[in-house]
Formats: sequence, structure tokens, C-alpha cells
Amino acid sequence: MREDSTKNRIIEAAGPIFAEVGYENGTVRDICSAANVNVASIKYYFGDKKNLYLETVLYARQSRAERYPFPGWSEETPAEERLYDFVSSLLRRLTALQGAPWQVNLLMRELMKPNEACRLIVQEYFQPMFRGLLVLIDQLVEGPLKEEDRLKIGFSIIGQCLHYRYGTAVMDLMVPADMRDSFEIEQLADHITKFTMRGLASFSQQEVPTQNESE
Amino acid sequence: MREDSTKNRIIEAAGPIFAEVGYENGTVRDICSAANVNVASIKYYFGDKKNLYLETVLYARQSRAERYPFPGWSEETPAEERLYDFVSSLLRRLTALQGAPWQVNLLMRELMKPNEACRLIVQEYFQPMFRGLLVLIDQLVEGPLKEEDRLKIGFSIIGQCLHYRYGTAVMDLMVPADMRDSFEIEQLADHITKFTMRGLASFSQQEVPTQNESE
DNA sequence: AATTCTATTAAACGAACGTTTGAATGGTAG
DNA sequence: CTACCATTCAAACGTTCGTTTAATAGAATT
Repeated sequence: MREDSTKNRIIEAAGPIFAEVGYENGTVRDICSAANVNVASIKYYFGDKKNLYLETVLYARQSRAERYPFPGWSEETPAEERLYDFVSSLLRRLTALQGAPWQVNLLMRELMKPNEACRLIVQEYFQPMFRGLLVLIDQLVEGPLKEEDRLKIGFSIIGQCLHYRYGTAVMDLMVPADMRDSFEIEQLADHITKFTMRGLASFSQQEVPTQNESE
Repeated sequence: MREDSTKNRIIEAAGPIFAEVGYENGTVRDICSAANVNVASIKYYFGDKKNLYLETVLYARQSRAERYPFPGWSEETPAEERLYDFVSSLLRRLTALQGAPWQVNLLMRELMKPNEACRLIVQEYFQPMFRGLLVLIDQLVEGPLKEEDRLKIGFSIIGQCLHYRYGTAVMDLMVPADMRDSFEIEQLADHITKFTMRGLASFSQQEVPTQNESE
């Protein structure tokens, strides 16, 4: 799979192009030109452009999952440290503020299309991460959580992280150039961790509702 | 401007189309068909398609700023209530979880393009909101804040909100259907407000660095 | 050696797109 | 009535796109 076959060369050429300009703006001629293959190779190896795109997204997902695995903690790792590791890993995956590899850009592009078939693929990419986060949240909060609160807390955490990818326009506008040093991944992870640890405190002594008093 | 002129009819037809399928997938023929005008009208009124798109984005920005203005508070409004109002207004602007008017979708689409000229327009749309949020943060935190922390806190807040728009794929996947009732705007705003109020506590008794010990 | 399969190529096809043309329409002013 | 102007229209233009064809060369197989 890591070989220099023609099929792989096409995918590796298509990836950055699709990631940068999107599916409809990435022409097969550009891709084939970048891969040094004939345009007919698309039909020969992938059937059509749509399927080339699909295989490219699959390839991106797989290559991405192999890098930056979420850390495996030892038993006595403090919960706050785990949260920091999680946040910084996620930020690193998104490589906030700087050029991300095309795999990330492509997956992010897919994540925001509401009605595509590729969505399931992206969900496979995010769901395990999110489930891991939910487990982590349980460890951070003393006492049981309402399921909806677990989810909302999870969304609060990954929302803070993802914003450094989605909101680049806002970021670039609001953060002066001489302050970029304070927005490196370590410092962002530090902020989000502290902010979140405090935010979680609201739920630590929360009453868990009995089964009778449902809203 | 609110008249039923041909030009306006074209923009109002182009808006939902561009918002749903994007610039390159929205054809002038579809737009003109929806507006019941001839295709040549595009050139006649807008010059070309690119300019039609630009005017449509401008129109969306203007119509959107008029609705859902951020609330003006009285002097004695508690800071936490102001935060709740801000968050719920923002969420309402984004109309999380349900179909948003095309103006929002179009502006969101623009917000994520990193290299477009339209970006300045979107920044005009978001910058005042963000500046207002920074002022609010100052009121919520006792004592002075480092500028970078003000920004990070601001990003934490709008990150939590925007995620309910960007991350619809994750949301739809993780939130079971019978739990959607707990994800209405009021409850989301409630969660984010509480979560944020706690998170802000980390900064309330913070030491403000003297001018000498810069970074 | 003859045949078959795999891979690649130049060239063209048909469709869809943004754009443009040139005429027709209808109201208004001279 | 005539001339003028803004507006609308059907039709076509030129380009680009994804796709397909038919031919070719080499390797593998019989």
C-alpha cells in the first residue's frame, strides 16, 4: 500500500488538490498532470472522479489515524494530565494556526458537508476520539453525570479545540502578529485544560436525578 | 432595496442556492430559473457571476446584522445574565441544530474560506460581535486580564457556540434522537454559560504581570 | 511463436457551464 | 410619429470538464 504504484501516485496527487480547492474545483486533468499519468488512468483505476475522491478520503483517514494516536495512560496518571494530553493531541492533529497536511484539510472539508455519503467515513474518524473523551470526562467529574451533560461537556471541549481550525479567519483578524507566540499548541492546550477543569467543577457535586422526576 | 425589482429577485434566488451548494455548484441557469429571469440578466445587472455572488454575500451580511441584534443591557444587569444573553443570541444567530436561513449558511460558508476576498466582509460581520464579547469578559473577571488570555477566553466561548454549527455531523451522530429535547438553544446557552462562568474563575485572582517581566 | 492480459497513450466526445450577441419589447420624451 | 432608452429574450458561442474510445507496447501465459 505504501508502494509507488500508479494508483497510489494518483491518490497522493489528488489528496493535496482536493484538500486545497475542494472536490468540484479539483480537475482530473490537474490531478493527472501532477501525478504524471494520463487522464484515462482515472477511469482505469477508479472508475470515475467521484470514486477517486472517495478513495482519497479513505486513504486520508487511514494515514491520519496512524499518526498522532491518542496517548495511552498509565493507571496513576492524574485526570487533569490526561485532559491536557487529550487536548494537545487533538490540537496537534488539527495543527492549529499553521499549515496542516492535506489529509487533515480533506477530512475537515468532509466533516462540514451535511449531506454527503463520505460523512460516515469522517464519523468513523471522530467517533472513537469522542468516545474516549467521554470516558475521560467521567474520570474528571466526581459522581455520575447525566448523559446529556456528558455530551455537552464533550462538545464544549472539542468545540474549543476545533475552533482553532474552523475559525482561522477570526483568529488571524483578532490575534496581533506579535502575540502569536502565546498561541502555540502547548499554550492553547494549557488554557483549554485549565478553563475546562474549572468548568467541570459545576458538575462535580451535581445531584443525579431520580427516575421519577424526569423533567 | 426591499422592492421587488428584478435585481433583488435575482439576489433572493441566488442566496439560498449559493448557500446550499456553494459558489461553483450554483449555476446561473438554476438561479435565473428560480428567479424567473433570463440568463442574460446576470450580465446586465451584475456583470458576471462572481460579482453576483459578491453582492449576494453583501446582501446576506446586511440582512443578518439587522435581525438578532445583540442585546443592550441596563447598568444593573448581572454579568452572568449578560453572558447568557450573549451566548443565546449567538446560538440563535446560528440557529443551531435546525435549518438556518440562507444568509447564515452563506456567511458561514465564507467564513471558512481562507483565501477569499469576501473574508473581509465576514470579518466585518464577526469583529464587532467579538469585540463586544471581550468587553463582557472584562466585566466577568475581577481584575485585569492579560490580553492573550482575553482572546483565548473569547475563543473558548465562541468555539463552544460555533461548534453547534460546524460540528453538526458529530452532533447528529452522538446525540440520540430522544435526547434532542435537551439540546435546544436555551439549554445549550445554559450549559455554556455555566461552564464558562466556572472556567473564568481561574482568571479572577490572576496576577497581572508587571511591565518588566514581559513573557 | 502465438495469444492474452495489463497498462498507458493521444485524441476526441458530449454535456454543462459562463458568457455574449443581436433582436424584440415596451414605456417615455421630443 | 419618431427617436431613444432601459429591459428582456431566445439563441448561440467558446471553453472546460468528466468521460470514453481505439490503438499501442510490453509482459505474462499458453
